[in-house]
Amino acid sequence: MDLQRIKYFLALAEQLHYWKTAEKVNITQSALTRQIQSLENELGLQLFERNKRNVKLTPAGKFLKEKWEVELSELAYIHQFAKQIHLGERGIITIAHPDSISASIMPDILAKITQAFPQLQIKLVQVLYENQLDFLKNYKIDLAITRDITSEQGIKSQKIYSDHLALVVPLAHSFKRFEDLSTESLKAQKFILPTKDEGSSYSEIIQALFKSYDFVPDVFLHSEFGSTIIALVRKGLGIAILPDSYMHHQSPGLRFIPLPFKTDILINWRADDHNPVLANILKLVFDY
Amino acid sequence: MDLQRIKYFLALAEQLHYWKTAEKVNITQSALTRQIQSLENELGLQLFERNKRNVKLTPAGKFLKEKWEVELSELAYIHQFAKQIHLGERGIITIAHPDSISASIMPDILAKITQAFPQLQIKLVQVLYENQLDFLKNYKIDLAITRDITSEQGIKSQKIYSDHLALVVPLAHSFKRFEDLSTESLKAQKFILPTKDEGSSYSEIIQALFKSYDFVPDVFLHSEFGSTIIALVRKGLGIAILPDSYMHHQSPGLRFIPLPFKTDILINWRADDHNPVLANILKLVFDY
DNA sequence: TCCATTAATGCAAAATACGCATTAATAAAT
DNA sequence: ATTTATTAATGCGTATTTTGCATTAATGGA
Repeated sequence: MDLQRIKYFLALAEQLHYWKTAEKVNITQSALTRQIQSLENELGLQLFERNKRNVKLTPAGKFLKEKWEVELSELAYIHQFAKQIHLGERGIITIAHPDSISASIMPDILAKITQAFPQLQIKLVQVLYENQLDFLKNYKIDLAITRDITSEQGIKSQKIYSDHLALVVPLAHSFKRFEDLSTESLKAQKFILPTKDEGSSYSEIIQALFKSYDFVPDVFLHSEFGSTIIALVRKGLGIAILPDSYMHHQSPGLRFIPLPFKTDILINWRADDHNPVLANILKLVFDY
Repeated sequence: MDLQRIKYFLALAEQLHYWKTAEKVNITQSALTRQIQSLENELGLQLFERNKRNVKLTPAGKFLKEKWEVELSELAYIHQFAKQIHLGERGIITIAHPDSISASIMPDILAKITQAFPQLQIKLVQVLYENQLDFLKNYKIDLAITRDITSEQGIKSQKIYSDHLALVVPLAHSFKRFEDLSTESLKAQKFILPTKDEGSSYSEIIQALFKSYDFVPDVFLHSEFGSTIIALVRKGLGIAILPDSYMHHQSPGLRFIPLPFKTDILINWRADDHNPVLANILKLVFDY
């Protein structure tokens, strides 16, 4: 059944006049007549009662007019919706990101996305470092924002930001400025560090930092969660090294001493992901 | 847009394989390819991601598959429903009938209708005698069951039943049998009669009855409502003449004395009413 | 009775859909 | 690396469907 026929029917059901209706829908009266006839044949029921002079809806026709009107609007709405999905203006995208940037660049990125595509649904999830790529490959997430460079096949990456590492100490601590740091004074500190992940580029940078001062740190606790680390430092249990993105979190009682080491933030996605939503988001984020 | 195309799409979205799908829907693979292509063109979006080896739904395609499946079932249901209306198995019909038969033939008729067409909705209304034909002509009711013969143009009638008139008296009344009636004894009675409607065939029969006894009755009250009349008779305010259909009402304390006068019950409908529901009901009622 | 209006129909042209055969691309097998 | 099997796309001629034009038939109103 052709929807065009239903549209013709609805027009005629409104006008109840073949000539006027035919003109309105831009076909000839004979074409309209035959469209209605074949629609009636196809349905196996009569839509109009008509003599050579008058046109009137049958009860079944009246019923179909009401129902089909609703149905056509619904189909139009579905089409509209699908088009938005096609253009990447609508849909769901799941993003994993490290806690560290949840108060720095994430709000900016999210603001940009929701402004450009207000219909988009974004799902933010926290995923352990080690699971990120697996989740990405297994379609559990669509985007992973990481501090690690990956060379995994089928995953594409792009650097979108980089921030400095910072030494995080309580306000009362003797370290006030970068110049206060020395191999001797550092040796005396207890450190709280991110989970040591072999081969993780983020860990490597921290290791490089310690190597530059030529000492092995006294690490008494590892945690993957920055907010946990910060709480521990505030309690005076030790000092930490974190990306200075954490400065954007509200963290009274702490001092961030910037260090001359940078850590990159990368965005990762499936190379074969053709979801238009993804393309739009990537475009936005690259411009960032 | 042709619904057949959507059906092809849904089949392909299920199988994700052109050859198998083409076979399943009984067209060749080339035809299927082109149907999908033209559907995509028409919609202005891509439904499948495909290379020469694999077929996969795009996000928009996945969305449309889900939605269109629902929509097609809905359309099929609507078609089904419309067909029932066409066959007169479904719909609403409004019937006006006199109070007198609400306990006699109406229950039989209604039982017959609902048994034959369980999907049918019947609306029973009480309409004043004088308004019945107007309501019928103005599409406020579809069927009028009356005791009056009408010669109105555009209205068709058919006699479906006839019942006797009966004299209605309190049990204690001196009239016990038809033989107790005489001109003398009748003259002494106070009568409660239906509203005298000039030209009404029902009234005429009652007038004929009185004429046969050659006297003019002492009528102290007219009412159009049989149940009112019965209540008044029971209270001893007078005696009445009613169709013996009222015997079927539960009316303790009353005696019905059948009279040798008959009153017809007719069913009336618009001559130009082609509602299939009506045709079905008429067929049933005529067989009654 | 005649006239104006209006839906249906015959026919040819245009548009569309279809099937057959072939092509091009790609994954799996050797 | 090469071959083979599989599979979606495409060119082309044919069949089907739809359309417009002109005409017809029916009907209500003057």
